[in-house]
Amino acid sequence: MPTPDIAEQCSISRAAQILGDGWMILLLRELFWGATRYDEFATHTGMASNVLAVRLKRLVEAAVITKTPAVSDGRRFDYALTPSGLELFPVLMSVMAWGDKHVPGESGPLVLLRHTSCGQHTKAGLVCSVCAQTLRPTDIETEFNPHYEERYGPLQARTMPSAMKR
Amino acid sequence: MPTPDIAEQCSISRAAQILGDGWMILLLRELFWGATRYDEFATHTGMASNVLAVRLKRLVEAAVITKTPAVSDGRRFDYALTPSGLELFPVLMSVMAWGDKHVPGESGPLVLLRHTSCGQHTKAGLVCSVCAQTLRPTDIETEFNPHYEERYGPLQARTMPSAMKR
DNA sequence: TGAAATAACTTGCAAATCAAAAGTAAATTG
DNA sequence: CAATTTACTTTTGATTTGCAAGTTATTTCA
Repeated sequence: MPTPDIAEQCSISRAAQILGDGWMILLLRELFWGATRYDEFATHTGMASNVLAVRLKRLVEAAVITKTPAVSDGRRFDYALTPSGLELFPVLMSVMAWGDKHVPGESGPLVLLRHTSCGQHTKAGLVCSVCAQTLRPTDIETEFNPHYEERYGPLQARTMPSAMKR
Repeated sequence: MPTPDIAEQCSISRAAQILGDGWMILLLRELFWGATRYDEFATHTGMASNVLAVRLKRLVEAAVITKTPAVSDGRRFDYALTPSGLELFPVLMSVMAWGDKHVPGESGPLVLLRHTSCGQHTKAGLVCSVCAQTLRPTDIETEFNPHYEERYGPLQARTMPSAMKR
C-alpha cells in the first residue's frame, strides 16, 4: 500500500498497514476473547494456515502480540497481547459497536458485553480524553502539527465537511 | 473471507468484511477530513484507479457513503458519509489514537485534533455507554446472546484472558 | 519402547486480486 | 468545435489467497 509523500507520516495510514486486513480484526477479536493458540485462531476464524502464519508473524513484528513457548507442553506456543496490543481494545470495541448497530446478525448481536464495574450490558462510547464529553465529528477541527509544516511547507488543515454538520 | 458457521453472526466479522482493508480506512480518513471527489481520494491515498472504483462501490452498497451528481458540474460526483458512515467516527478516532501512540511519525502526530467544545487538543477516549466510566478490557465479560444458544445449542462465552488481567 | 497422534507450521498450485498504465465516454471550458 | 477534465474501465503482469497435502518436533498411549 504505497502512500504519497507526507501521507506516510500519518498515523492512520501507518496503523492501517498493520490493522487494515479483515483477518487482523478477527485475530484481535480472538485475542481479546481469550484465544492463545495457533489452532484456536485457525478454527475460530477459518483462516488458511499459511495466511495465519504470516499474520501472526506480522503482529509479533509490530509488537502487538508476543509468542512464547507454552510451559506445560513443548509442542505449543502461546500468543498473547502486549501492552501495546491491549490498547487496541477501543478499536475492537468501536468496530463491534458499529457492526452491532449497522450490520447486525439475524437475531441481534451474537456477543453481549457486560461491564463488571456497573453490572450492565454495555457498548463502546467515545469521549474527549481531556474533558470527557461525548466526542462527535462536528466538534472536531483538524490542524497540522507545526513540525511538519516547517519541513514540508504550509499544509492545508481542514475543518469538518458540510456533510458532517447535519 | 469465509467464516465458519456461527461466526457469520458475529458483528465484528461482518464489519471486518466492509472495513477490513487498508484502503477503506484511508478512504474513511479522507471522507471525515472533507474529501468528496474521486480524484481527491485517488491523489490523497495513492490508490490505483480500478481499486478505488471498486472500494467506492462497496461503500455505497454498504450504505456508508452516498454518490450524488455534483450540482455545479455535471461531470462530477460527490461522495459523502451517510448517517451510518458518520457513526464510524469512533473507529477512525480509535485507530488514530492507537497509531499516534504506537506507530507515530518522525516528529509526532501529523494531524492534531482540537475539540471545539472544550478548546483543547484531544484524542479518543473509550467509555461505557451506560455508566460513562472508562471502559477497560479487564472490566468486561462476554456472554452469548440467548437467542443464538436456542438455535445453535450452548455456546462458550469466555471471560477475559489472563494476559489482560495484568 | 515403539507407534500413533498432535501442534505448528511450510510447500505447491490454481484462482483471485493487485498496481500501473493506457484507453474511453460524457460533459465542459475556451 | 477542439481541447480538457472527470470518473471511470480495460489490459497486463505480479502478488496474494484458499485449499490441500506435506513436514518436523514433541508427547501421549499401548
